Amino acid sequence: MGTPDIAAHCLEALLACKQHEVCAVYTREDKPVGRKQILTAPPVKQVALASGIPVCQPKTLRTEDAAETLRSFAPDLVVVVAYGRILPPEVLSVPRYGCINLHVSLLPKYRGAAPVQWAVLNGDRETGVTIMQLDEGLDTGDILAVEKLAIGEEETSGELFERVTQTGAQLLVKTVGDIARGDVHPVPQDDAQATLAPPLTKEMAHFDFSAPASKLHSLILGLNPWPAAYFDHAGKKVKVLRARIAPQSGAPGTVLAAKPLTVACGEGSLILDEVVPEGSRPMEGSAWAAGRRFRAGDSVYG
RNA sequence: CGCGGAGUGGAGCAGUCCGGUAGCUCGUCGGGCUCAUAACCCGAAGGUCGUUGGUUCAAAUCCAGCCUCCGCAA
Repeated sequence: MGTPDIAAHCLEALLACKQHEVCAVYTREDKPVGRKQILTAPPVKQVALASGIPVCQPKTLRTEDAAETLRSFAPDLVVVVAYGRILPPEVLSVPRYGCINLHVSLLPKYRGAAPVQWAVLNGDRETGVTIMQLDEGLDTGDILAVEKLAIGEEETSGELFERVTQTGAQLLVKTVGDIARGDVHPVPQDDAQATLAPPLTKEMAHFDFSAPASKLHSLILGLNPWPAAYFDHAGKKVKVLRARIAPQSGAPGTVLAAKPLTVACGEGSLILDEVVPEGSRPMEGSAWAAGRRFRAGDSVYG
């Protein structure tokens, strides 16, 4: 059971190892995507269809019908990766080995929808992937396997997500094999150490330069690629996709240099490497500065 | 037919309303200055103005269609 790219990769990995039979794939309903609102199948469904695996897209799992359908597949194990729903007890109890879940954080840290992004937002140097036994809570089940990953200084959420996807898929395949051999040792989570990683919102993405450069740096990397941190310039948004911390300082919001585009923050300054002005495409910060004819001392706000 | 912005030398923009010899910031190349430089000074190259058609003596500019990119909303 799963929906986005990471789930598709896990499904592919499970199929590729040829050790297990995938009897069915559950995913969310197709939904309109993009500017044209084209009805699009979730990535997992596309992989499943290509492999001739039955696909179920129930509106909810909290009905007797849904549980009955699942029972009809007689699964030994249910693997959940970013399905986007909490499974009810009637479902959890169906498979002999229960349900397991891949979560892309070092549980019990960052339970919830956006663990990778929050690790980057908080400037963490380390994250990881966890395989756990699902229970009725939100990412609260016993831990079956863990693998750690270092977070790069300039790594964005999007980049980290790709690495975590690879690592997670591998660990998942290994763990499923371990379960089949009865070689797993569940470890309860320490709830006292738990933190939450709620979904990101667009409201989080707006910033000005009054905060310390290090904070803004983490914000920019953490919100890339979505929703992308932005500031206001002459009544329009300017997204910042990538920035580095620089030592110079000045009044927050002041352009300290045009190439590379360096802007003073509350503490220190930021070099804006890649920006997206509203209505335009991604470009180098210095290119945007060239078009706006910024000179040292100008305000970035317009 | 959801709302809106944009396509102009290599990059980013101005010019379009009020048609009349292609402009700005940056980059590139050459030269100069300097112990030196990503700094500064001088000079040069580089553009069928997205595309098709229409109006006109004359279109980047006005009109119609088409292509592409992007922001918002979902």
